[in-house]
Amino acid sequence: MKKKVSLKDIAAKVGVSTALVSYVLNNKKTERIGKEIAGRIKIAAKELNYRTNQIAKSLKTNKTFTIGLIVADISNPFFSALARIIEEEADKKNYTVIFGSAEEQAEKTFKLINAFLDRQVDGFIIAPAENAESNVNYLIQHDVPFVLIDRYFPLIETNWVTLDNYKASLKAVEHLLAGGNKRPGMVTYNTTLNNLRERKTGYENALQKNNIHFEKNWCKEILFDSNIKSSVEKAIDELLSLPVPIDSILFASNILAFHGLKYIYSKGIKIPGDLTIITFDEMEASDLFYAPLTYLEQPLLEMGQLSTRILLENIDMKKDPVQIKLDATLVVRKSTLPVLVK
Amino acid sequence: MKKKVSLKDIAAKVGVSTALVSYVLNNKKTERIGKEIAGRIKIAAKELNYRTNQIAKSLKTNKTFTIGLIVADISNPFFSALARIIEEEADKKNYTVIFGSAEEQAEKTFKLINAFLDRQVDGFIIAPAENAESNVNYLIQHDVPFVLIDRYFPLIETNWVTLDNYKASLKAVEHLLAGGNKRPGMVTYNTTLNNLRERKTGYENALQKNNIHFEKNWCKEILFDSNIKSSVEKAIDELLSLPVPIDSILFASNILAFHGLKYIYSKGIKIPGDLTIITFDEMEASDLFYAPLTYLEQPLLEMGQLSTRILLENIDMKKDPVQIKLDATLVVRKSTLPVLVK
DNA sequence: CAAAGTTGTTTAATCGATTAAACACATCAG
DNA sequence: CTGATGTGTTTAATCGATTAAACAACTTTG
Repeated sequence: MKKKVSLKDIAAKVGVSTALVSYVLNNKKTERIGKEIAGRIKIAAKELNYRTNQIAKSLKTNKTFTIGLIVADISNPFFSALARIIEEEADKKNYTVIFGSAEEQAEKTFKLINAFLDRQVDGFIIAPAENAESNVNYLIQHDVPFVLIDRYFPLIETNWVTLDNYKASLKAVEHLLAGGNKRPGMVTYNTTLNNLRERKTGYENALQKNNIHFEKNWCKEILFDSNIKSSVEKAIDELLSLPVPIDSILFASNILAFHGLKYIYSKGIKIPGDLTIITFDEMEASDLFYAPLTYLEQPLLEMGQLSTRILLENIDMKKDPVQIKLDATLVVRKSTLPVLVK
Repeated sequence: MKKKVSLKDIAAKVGVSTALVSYVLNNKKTERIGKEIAGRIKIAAKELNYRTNQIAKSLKTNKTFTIGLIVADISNPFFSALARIIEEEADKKNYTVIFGSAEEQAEKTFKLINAFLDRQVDGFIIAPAENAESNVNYLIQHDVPFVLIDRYFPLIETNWVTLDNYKASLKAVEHLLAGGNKRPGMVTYNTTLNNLRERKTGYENALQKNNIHFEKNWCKEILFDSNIKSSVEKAIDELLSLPVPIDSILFASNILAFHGLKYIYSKGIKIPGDLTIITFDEMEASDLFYAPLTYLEQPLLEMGQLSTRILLENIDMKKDPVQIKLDATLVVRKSTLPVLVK
């Protein structure tokens, strides 16, 4: 790679010290610096095509203008959409984003955190994996600015931005009930991640509130690392073969809904005629389906922008932890349209 | 942020010079260094939880172990899947990836290139936008290692990894013809990007080869920055209202196919009964559709890994340009099943 | 036993910036 | 005329590593 132009080169060309060049190019001490020479320095810098070496600057200033983004999987549409928003928002403030996929593993998260810290990132945005409490505490102990996104740990007091999953689930189930459904089931993941736990709690409380006797086997939990497809199929089979089968399903994620729908469709079951469906996360895919799905839309833009802004503010100056729950939007489409005869 | 432990701290604790600490921790000059003291240094480093400051190291060694990834839009599934693969592959060699979305604009690409160069990235992987030749030449002039991915410029001799789009299109059209179709149409973008031009050329040549008279209005080009949805709908309308309408369509991308399918379905046209469909890029979404789409699958893993490896090799030592065209896999599914009565 | 070679460690320059402090010179007030 | 003030610029330390070269203390060797 070609050797780059440094302050020294400009200084030599103009015949001044590097200090002066630095002051001029950074617009510091402007009141003291000679106008004529400042002009010559600026011209020389342009002529030589000077660009400041951020590495050198970072070493001296102890600031890299870089943030680390750690998500489970950057190729997951939910996270890649967030990544784009975060990068855009960071870019506005001249920050750069480095990223890594933690694959839902606390250990990999730890590895990434350290690799990024070695690179002196100014802070982190993290979608923490299950059991990643220790990672979060590690950051707190080292006084590193960070914001959790999508998920958080109730017992750890820190910044986070997440969906109000409880409320969203409640809203979804009440929508199902309002549509005349009497026995809503749920398909979710078996995990301690609080965002998913809250989706389940929301579901249960909605039933309670509406005086519907909750049957434990109305709610199926899929193991995270199982074969999702076959687990979902099994779950659906079970839900539909209950003595009194459920009449509607809330899916806790688009991936679950995807496999579920595929299977339901393959069995010739009609939506919303035979079964009413609602899911978390947008599912554009379902638009091709004969029944576009009603879904809980996450405010990704807000989520990404807020978390970035909170992080950057904390980088500038330590603040009290901010905790934000955003509301999902219920987008009603064909899959939950009340059917006249039921 | 807490002050970090430096070589100096270890040196002070053990009572030696920082040079010695550096040698020990980097396993250099091992033959000269006292075993006992080396042990004490290692222990002290562990006790103090030392981690090397990559910024300082980079300044001295002129190497950041960072690569810049510039794509049109990181939230586009094609690119986010690539991003994940690239990050994984880079991580294996201890490289970190910083990324930016250029939004198909050469100007934004230039901005990102410079921002990343300021950060002293060791090299780039870029999916160049239309008219980004100047950016590519800029990199060549500055002798910066880089690899183009997905797209390239025929007149610029440099590293690239892309799909063999010509061959893929050819394969697709011949598959259509083999299935008994007589008048294949195409929906693509109006762009000078060579990957899409080649898809069109492949389509045209396939027709020529098979002695099918090619009608200009069998191929519809959608403007990049138009309202994709309505443009696609208009294109489909035109293709189907020709004096002798086309009997099959090759879509040049999943986005085009998505909008196309939606519209075709809304008009009650049966696939593959009334119309045969094939598309570039996987379209998992279509699995929910009554006719899973036949598609040309891009070897993303190979593409991402190869481009990363080529880049890293070039970073280590300048090599002659490598140019790779990978084959697409034709995944035959329901949308192109020959229909008996036609 | 002196010169040469080994071994173990330190010195000091360097990467490319930033920035407090020093310096040289001009101007002004008393 | 002199000390104080102001103006324009340079000096030099610093950030945290790396690394060639120097050095000191031993050990060989002829």
